Amino acid sequence: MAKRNTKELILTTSLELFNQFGEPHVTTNHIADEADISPGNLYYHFRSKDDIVIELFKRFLTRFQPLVEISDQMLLQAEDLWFQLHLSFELKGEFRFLYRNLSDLTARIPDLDRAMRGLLKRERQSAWNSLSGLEKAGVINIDSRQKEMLADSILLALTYWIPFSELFDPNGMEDSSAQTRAIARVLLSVTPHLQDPEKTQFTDLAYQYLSHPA
Amino acid sequence: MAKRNTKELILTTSLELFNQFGEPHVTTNHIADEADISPGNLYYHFRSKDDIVIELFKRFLTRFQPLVEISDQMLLQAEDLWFQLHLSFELKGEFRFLYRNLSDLTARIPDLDRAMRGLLKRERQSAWNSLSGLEKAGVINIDSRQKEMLADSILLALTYWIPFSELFDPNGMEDSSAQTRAIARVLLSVTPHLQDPEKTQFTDLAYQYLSHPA
DNA sequence: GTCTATATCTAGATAGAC
DNA sequence: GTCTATCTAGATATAGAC
Repeated sequence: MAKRNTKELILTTSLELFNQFGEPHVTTNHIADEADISPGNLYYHFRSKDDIVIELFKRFLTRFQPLVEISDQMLLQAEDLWFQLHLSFELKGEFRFLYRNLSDLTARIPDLDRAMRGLLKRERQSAWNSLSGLEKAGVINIDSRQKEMLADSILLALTYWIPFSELFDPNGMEDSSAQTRAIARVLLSVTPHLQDPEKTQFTDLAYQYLSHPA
Repeated sequence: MAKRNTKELILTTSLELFNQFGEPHVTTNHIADEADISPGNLYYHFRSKDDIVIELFKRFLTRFQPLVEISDQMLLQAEDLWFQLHLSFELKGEFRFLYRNLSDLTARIPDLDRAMRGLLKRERQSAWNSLSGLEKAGVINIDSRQKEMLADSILLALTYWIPFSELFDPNGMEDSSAQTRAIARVLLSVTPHLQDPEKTQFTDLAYQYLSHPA
């Protein structure tokens, strides 16, 4: 019991510090200090700093996995799409340090690189599936190349909205406006391809949340 | 003359290494070694490693500046837009290390942070101007909120296409296909808002380049 | 499991001769 | 301007007592 507590403590402390200061600027001493344990104790529970990052990533992955298992029949309503994006963005925000230094982390940690690439692949697939669903429902009108490029655009926005938002408002991830704007951007990248009445529905929903963030 | 040569040598060597290995993984010793000079000599020409980064960024900025001075009357033809994007993406590719570790660099180097934020602001403005131009020409049909969100989406793509491309193909910045796809993504995010015949013109151009990269 | 003390290593940066 | 030699700081990680 006590065993688990310290390990958890290290993880939650690390996550907080990584998110706040950026993973490269947080040292193991810093973590130990903040968690009120000794550096030696930290290394009793984790082999290395990278190990902490990997463990945090695993936690993220476990919770994120269900959110990217999207068939082509799940997200046909604007509200469903919004809600799914909301859940996924919320979770990414909780682990935002991962997305702030993505290139660096993947370059440094091969395990993370593999896992992240797999995740991105599945995320792209789920974006593609969502578009397919709208297509089958006769709601969207789009040729296959455009569909692929759109899925890529969505994936890009899904992957980099966090550092992008922080560029303009470094501490802005605390409130939810950055998140809301990011979701709206994704939705509004799809709406131009839609037919009415769905086009208006999706657009209005995006505007509604932009005005009154959930 | 000899003075200038060594300084330039350090800069070009640094740029190459930064682009290849990522700025955080390149040490000053590494640079000196590759440039066949001593570490001490490097520090005769530059106060610090950050100084090298800043100088490289200045060079980038000097060349990039003209490319973001875009009025609302400049880019009305698909070819013009494509060409402008091509020049700008090409240059960013030359200095891609800046865009790979953006969050880190701006967090570490206040001067770079300020300059980069200014640049992004102007880039967003120029995206907005381009859309305004199309609007005045009666080619695009878009309300003002959607226009703002679209400008943001474009800016996001303009800023993160490099690390995004590298996620899928780590050494893929050598050939131009990543760049071509990135430009096509931007163009194709605008086309759904266009009226024919421009809609078809823009779309066809994007597809054409995707099939036969310039 | 936890601590203190310390080893190791590396990177950035400086001093002083030539 | 350039070199060799070296300093310093800070970070990861380990050893060994409790």
